Amino acid sequence: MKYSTRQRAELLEYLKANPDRCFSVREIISGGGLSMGEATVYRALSHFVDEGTVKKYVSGEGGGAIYQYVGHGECESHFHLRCLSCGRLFHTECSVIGDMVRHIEEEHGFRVDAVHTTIYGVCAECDRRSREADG
Amino acid sequence: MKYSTRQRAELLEYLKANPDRCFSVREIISGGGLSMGEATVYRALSHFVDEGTVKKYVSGEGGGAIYQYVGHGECESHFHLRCLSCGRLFHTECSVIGDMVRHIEEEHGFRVDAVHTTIYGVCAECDRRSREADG
DNA sequence: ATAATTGCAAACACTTTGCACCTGT
DNA sequence: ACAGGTGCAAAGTGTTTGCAATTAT
Repeated sequence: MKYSTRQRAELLEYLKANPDRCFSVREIISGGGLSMGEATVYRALSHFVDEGTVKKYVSGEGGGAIYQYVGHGECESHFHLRCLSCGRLFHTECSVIGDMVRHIEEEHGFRVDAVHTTIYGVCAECDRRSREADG
Repeated sequence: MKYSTRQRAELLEYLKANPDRCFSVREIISGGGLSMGEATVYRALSHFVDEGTVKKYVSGEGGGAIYQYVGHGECESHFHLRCLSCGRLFHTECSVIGDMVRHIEEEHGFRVDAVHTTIYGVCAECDRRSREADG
């Protein structure tokens, strides 16, 4: 059903090397010295996204989508915090968040989909940096 | 600084008439009998988004962005739950969510940005409907 | 008067697709 | 051998922009 090709392997390895970072298609093509056509990058990425190996974000600003290696499946159970400043993604396994999810389901009658939800904000590091800059 | 024009008034009124719904630019142009150019729709929308009167979503699928009337400012303090099935948006003022935000800030060192965060899931109504369908 | 807004069409950026060729199994 | 993948260039989307004419203040 699915062949494992040089191109896909290279691409996945490239993403996997920086599990903290997100990459736009442009970055993948120009940044990582991959030898594969643009269309192939798109096809491979959507392939990985379907598989659940890679997560795709469509952040409000800046035109294109960004992709990030997340490994398999295990991201279904926890929440993701994305820093609006540095763009890093934090995988958060937290009972308080779990409690909130349960509360929303039981009290508000809304079944939360953790996979499709990302909590946005500013991480400690960026927060400190901006405080120092502002004074 | 800002003129109030017939076009913007019409557009805002159109969105305001269905505060529960989201509209794509296509829907706005073809659906609501507005007489204004496409570019003007885009410009007006991004104007309203900057003002905070309208919220813009870029959901993973289906190409374009969708827009929804949210009124002014008051959405900064509460969370939004969006139903992945019917697309409705629920404004949720909830202490448990507030507690979670505080927890994330204090324990995880991550300052949550409620305005930019949307919790995705399935609302009670759609959940019931799909249960009935599945059996 | 003058600064902002409109409309159109052209320009853009990102993504998808058709088709012939190539590759993994 | 054959299903699936690749590359290129062309075609699609959705969105933005240049510019002259128009409108709100």
